[in-house]
Amino acid sequence: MNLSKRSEYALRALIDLGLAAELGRPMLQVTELAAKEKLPVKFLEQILTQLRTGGYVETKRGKLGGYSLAKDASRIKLGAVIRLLDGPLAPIACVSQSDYRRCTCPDEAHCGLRMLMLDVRNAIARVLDRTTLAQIVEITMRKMRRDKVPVPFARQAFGLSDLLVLAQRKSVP
Amino acid sequence: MNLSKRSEYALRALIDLGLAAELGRPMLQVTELAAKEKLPVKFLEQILTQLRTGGYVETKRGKLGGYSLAKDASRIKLGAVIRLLDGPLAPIACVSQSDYRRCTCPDEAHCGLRMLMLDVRNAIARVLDRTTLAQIVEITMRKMRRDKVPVPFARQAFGLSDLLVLAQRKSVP
DNA sequence: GATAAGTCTACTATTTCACTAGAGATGGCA
DNA sequence: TGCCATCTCTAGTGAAATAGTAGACTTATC
Repeated sequence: MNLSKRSEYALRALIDLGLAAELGRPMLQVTELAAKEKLPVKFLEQILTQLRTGGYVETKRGKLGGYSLAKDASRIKLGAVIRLLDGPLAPIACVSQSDYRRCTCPDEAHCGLRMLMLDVRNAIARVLDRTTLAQIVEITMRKMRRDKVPVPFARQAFGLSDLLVLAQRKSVP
Repeated sequence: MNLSKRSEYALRALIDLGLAAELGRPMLQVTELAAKEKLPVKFLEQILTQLRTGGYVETKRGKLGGYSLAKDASRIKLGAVIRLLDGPLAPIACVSQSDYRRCTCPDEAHCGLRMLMLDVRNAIARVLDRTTLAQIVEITMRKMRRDKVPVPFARQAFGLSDLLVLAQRKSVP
């Protein structure tokens, strides 16, 4: 019932991206993400590229480039992200909704294992297909603020450029 | 989020053993189990040995030997079986109840990924730690009878020895 | 055009998985 | 007692997945 490192890192990166976006820093570089989460840079790059092809992040190349969320965090379902990277959520293929495969048992309709695993699959999917990146980001920020923990990617001081960014964000919600 | 073949075969074998016991055949041989589920015999043997050391099945060696459930099916929790064979149910180690390990994130209390995966772990455990082998066996049998599907391990005809077995089972419930 | 970013493709070490093989122990029965 | 069917223990193995590394290439900014 393992989540791969691939998916784990992908989710961490997305959460960071969401957090940063909330705090007025919509774009982050791989090196920043890798440093924050202590992940191998090149591996994370691969994962981010995969997230791009999946439509979850956008990239800007060249100097001042980086990664940002390609769509609103409230429209990113975590289950879909895991499916993209790890394949089906289902513990066995014969109860997968997204990638069903027949198993070896002679009679699926009367297979006890299948009934059980269908319950498990549904339990997993109920969590992962309902919670959005936005929810995770919001809960994380709330907890950090409540516990007075320094929020990552937040700028210490505000300069003119920050104010301009904030103004823009407000005018285009 | 995969269930290993090991666990899959273990659960199939336990379900068969439970089914057979319900039908008055408390003991089955590896070859029978392997034939019914079309599993490799030697691999299944290893798994059954593991189930024995875990206290789920009992064995009898020699001629007329075989495997039987070591305790009442209603006392066998499927989650515990999977933990024995595959390790923790949790998708990542830092949310495991049975085998917790710290992960790389600097602050677990404010880790969004962890909150999410804790929900997933709990969803999985809620299913697997609550349902017993007896429940699966019962549902399977009910469905088979309802749909008039021949129940496995049921004897075609009754002879004297069968009646004696049934009589014994009734007198010692 | 130098530099700093992401992109693409290939490679690789390690581990896990799903078995296979075979000698050994044990129990029932003739 | 000896035979044979059964479980047991230990070792080995091929394939696949996992978790990266490496490096040449493209693109954008200054």
